[in-house]
Amino acid sequence: MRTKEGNKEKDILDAAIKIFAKEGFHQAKISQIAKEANVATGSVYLYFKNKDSVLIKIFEELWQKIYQETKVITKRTDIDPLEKFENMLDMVFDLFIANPSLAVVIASEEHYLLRGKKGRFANFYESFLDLGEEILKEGIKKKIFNQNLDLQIFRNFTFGGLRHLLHMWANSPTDFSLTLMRQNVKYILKKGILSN
Amino acid sequence: MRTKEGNKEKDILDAAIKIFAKEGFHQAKISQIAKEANVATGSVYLYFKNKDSVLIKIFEELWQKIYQETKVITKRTDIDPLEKFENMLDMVFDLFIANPSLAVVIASEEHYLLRGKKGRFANFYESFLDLGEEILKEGIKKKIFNQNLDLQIFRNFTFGGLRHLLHMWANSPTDFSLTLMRQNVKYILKKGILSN
DNA sequence: CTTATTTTTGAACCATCATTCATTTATGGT
DNA sequence: ACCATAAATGAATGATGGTTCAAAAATAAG
Repeated sequence: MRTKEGNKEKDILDAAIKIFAKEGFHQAKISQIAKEANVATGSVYLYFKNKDSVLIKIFEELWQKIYQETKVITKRTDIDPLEKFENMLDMVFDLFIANPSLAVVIASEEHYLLRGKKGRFANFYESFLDLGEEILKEGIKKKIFNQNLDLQIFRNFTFGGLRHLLHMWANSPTDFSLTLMRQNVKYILKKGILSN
Repeated sequence: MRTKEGNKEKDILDAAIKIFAKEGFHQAKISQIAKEANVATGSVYLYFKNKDSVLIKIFEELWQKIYQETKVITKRTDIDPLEKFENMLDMVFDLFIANPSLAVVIASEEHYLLRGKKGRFANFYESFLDLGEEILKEGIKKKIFNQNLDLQIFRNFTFGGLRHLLHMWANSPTDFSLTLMRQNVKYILKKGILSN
């Protein structure tokens, strides 16, 4: 018998994030990822069905994490909807700050994944969006947020804006101060959703 | 001698926009585009150097158009910066509304093009962003817009948000009323940038 | 140490298109 | 009509890179 050494699946995923970020999914080569992960090309196929499913796994793990953390925030009763909303933004920011390459991959390849309905990942993603919507609804109910806000539109606009900013930042961290970015986004959005 | 009949270059570009939107750039096949354009596969290479340059041409033409229209708006002296800003938003909205497939292509493939610096298209794109920035600067100077606004951040956030919304809309026009979308975006942004 | 079993390897395979080019077709001038 | 030239064709070519798999290596059990 022989047992698996180390955590090759994680090594491959980490390498894939790095390479996908640098080359883009379609330009990235499996052999390149394998090299970065210090495994043989064929080994990738011991852990993943094919190239697509490597990307899908990256998305799944991220959105699951975001979803779970958002769930905790949503349930809190000690803070108001605005604070929940800010916490959520902070959480997402922090996550991508901790892993810029991941930010690039998510920002760049989401379209491809959503297009092909390859997205079992879509479960957590949709759930996360729903939680965000819940927070906004609560705020509207409590008259903290603007009554005319269309939730679908707001959430999509915000999401797209954030994604693009993170992508810019991840590609040239020096051009943007993330702190300033966070401040500005919060400011723009708050002034846009507050009723007074 | 023989002269070119019709406008095959335009036929190919239109077909490409349609196919790129439906399949995504990397999945789209030249033969498929040729078929859609009613030309032979090889004919595509009479008008374009390669697959990439078809995509680049699509971007070039769009951003040139947007840039030129923005330039007209910028120069006007009869309206204030806020109105200029709104006009600019309207213009971009109108353009994509008139051609949803184009919206999808732009939204989906921009990352790919920007990554590879394949972007001679970037000239008009950058110029457009600069014009937008000019409008904002003017508004800040005239104390119509918030003094603490970071232009880079604001423009990137707005751009990303709009792009994502248009992409959603282009993929399922029935889920979103564009009119409502336009209203909401203007509202969110205005409340975010107005100083009072 | 030997054997059985599982993991790992990486070179070879092969499907997929982008691209080419020899051939055909159309046009305009004479 | 005929020729010269340019435009158009689409089957053949060739490169690329995802995927496979026979062989090798590592480990545990006896």
